[in-house]
Amino acid sequence: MAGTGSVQHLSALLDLFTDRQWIVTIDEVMAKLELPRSTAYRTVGALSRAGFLDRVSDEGYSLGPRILQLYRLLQVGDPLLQVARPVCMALAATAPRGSAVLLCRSYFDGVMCVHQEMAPGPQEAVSYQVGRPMPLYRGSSSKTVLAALDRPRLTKLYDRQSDDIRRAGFGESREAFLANVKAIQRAGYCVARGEVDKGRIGISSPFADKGIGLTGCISLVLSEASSTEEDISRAIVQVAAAAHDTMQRLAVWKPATRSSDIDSPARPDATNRATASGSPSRRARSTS
Amino acid sequence: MAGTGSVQHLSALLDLFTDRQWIVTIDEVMAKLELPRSTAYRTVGALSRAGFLDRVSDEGYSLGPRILQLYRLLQVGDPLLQVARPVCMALAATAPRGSAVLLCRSYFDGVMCVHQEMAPGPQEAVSYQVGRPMPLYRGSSSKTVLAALDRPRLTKLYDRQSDDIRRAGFGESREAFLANVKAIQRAGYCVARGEVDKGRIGISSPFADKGIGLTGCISLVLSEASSTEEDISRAIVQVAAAAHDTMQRLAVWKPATRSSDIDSPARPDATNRATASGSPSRRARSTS
DNA sequence: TTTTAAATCCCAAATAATGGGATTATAGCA
DNA sequence: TGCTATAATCCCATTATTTGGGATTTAAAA
Repeated sequence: MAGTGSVQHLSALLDLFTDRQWIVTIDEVMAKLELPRSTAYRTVGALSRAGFLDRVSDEGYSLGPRILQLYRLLQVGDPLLQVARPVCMALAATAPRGSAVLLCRSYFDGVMCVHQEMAPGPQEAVSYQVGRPMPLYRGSSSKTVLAALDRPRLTKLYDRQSDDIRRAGFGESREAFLANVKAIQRAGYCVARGEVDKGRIGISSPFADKGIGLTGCISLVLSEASSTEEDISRAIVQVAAAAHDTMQRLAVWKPATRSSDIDSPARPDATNRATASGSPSRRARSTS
Repeated sequence: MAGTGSVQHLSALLDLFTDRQWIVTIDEVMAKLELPRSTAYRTVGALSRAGFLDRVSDEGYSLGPRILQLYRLLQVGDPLLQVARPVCMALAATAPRGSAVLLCRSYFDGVMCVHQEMAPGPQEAVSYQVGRPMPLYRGSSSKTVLAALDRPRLTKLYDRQSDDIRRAGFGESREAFLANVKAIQRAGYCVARGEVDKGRIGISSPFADKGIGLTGCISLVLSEASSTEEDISRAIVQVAAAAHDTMQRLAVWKPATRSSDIDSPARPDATNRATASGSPSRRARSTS
């Protein structure tokens, strides 16, 4: 009914949210996106009505419920997650105490962890978190996924990011870079010590599915202090088996087998949302 | 650089994804949004470049990595989650085996679970899932949150959804509705049996924070078969205590105390993304 | 009540999205 | 290798939409 704004604004606005900033004010939107006040209000209002933003009383806007909703749809729909979750759980069950199992996949020029399973025992945080974009050439997960990309992508990637790759010590020249990649491809796994978190070892093995055009890996993150070389050798075998298992399950995955939702609960439609308090409330207290 | 599309399209397009449909084709976009082919391609392309959609080889598009990324930002940023997660964990630790702890909050005309913590023991799925929009008047969580809303919102809500409310048996008239609400307000908790999942009991207690304008509840979901009345009584006390605890912690929450992220990993910017394979690849195989 | 600042509303000007069709790229096939 | 069918992209005049400056309304504080 009402006018809205462009996807560019949407994207730029959501980019304002970072690890450090979880709340965004109208003034920040105006400043960062170089928008006049009225447009800023309108854009923010449209995004609120669509559920991407949520008003935090006087202070500004935070990310909204729509994010959670879409996240759930991704979780229940993505065949990779459907297929690989049980594999990860099984791996976590037999993994050393305190370790973590990661399911990662490539996205654009990066890798992202899409699922994490903690082994029993005291848990230490892994900074390779679900939803956190990571570069393609640091950490065992990244390197493994990188090595699974096809040749044209690799050369393109090197051209684009040669500086960063050099700085990360993953190849001084294109040849060195491709050699490193090839080594991982040959081995079928990758072990990295302390590249992401100090004192932790990452062990990864790749999988790929041409059917849904997907490249990823399964990783096990161990504590460096409490792991013997034997632990690591055993872990490599387990991780490789898990990745292999995942690939096979993906290949035979039937989209028909979908979880029927018991009965579809209320999904407030656009009309309802518009009438609700989606638009900014009056009067923000100026704390200054 | 390139043209994009409107937020309405974005929202409408993302609405095509449901529990049953996790993949969307260009033809569906054309049909459902009544868009010509060129515009459909452009919109989908823009959303892919922004990371909201992800191409699934020949088959179409699925939800993209941006969703996961935003989900994470919501998780690490939201003070409610920061504050209530440990409370939920503590509650789950002492809760009966197989039960689940839910953290819910109100959004528009619905309630949404924003966090779930499983008690140890064999776990049965709860259909009150994280990110799933639920109506405001079915289940203990919903009713509890509903009861915590202010009067004007309640009357507005009834006007808008009186039919649904009647059908759910939560009030034949406005007076009956308000009486039901008041009863929950007085008690300070709500118990519901089998309203969401057959054979399960929900026990909820509300919290609110005027500071960030937030209304929600903490719930415990028990199995009806293995719970005595005494279990339930004890659970009510525990849940109420947890909710109270949450409210107090929220009140003293200092936004200054933020988790400093170790070192910001690569976040592919718009330019990089545009050069990557964000745009649709050629030739989708027609299975027909 | 008055004051102050935020949020919304309004509308002409300007910009950016639109969409029909032509064009190019792709995969399958002979 | 060339040919065909179809998907994906490109082009550009038309048109509908956003835009933004300022006036107006609303709400909280003084």
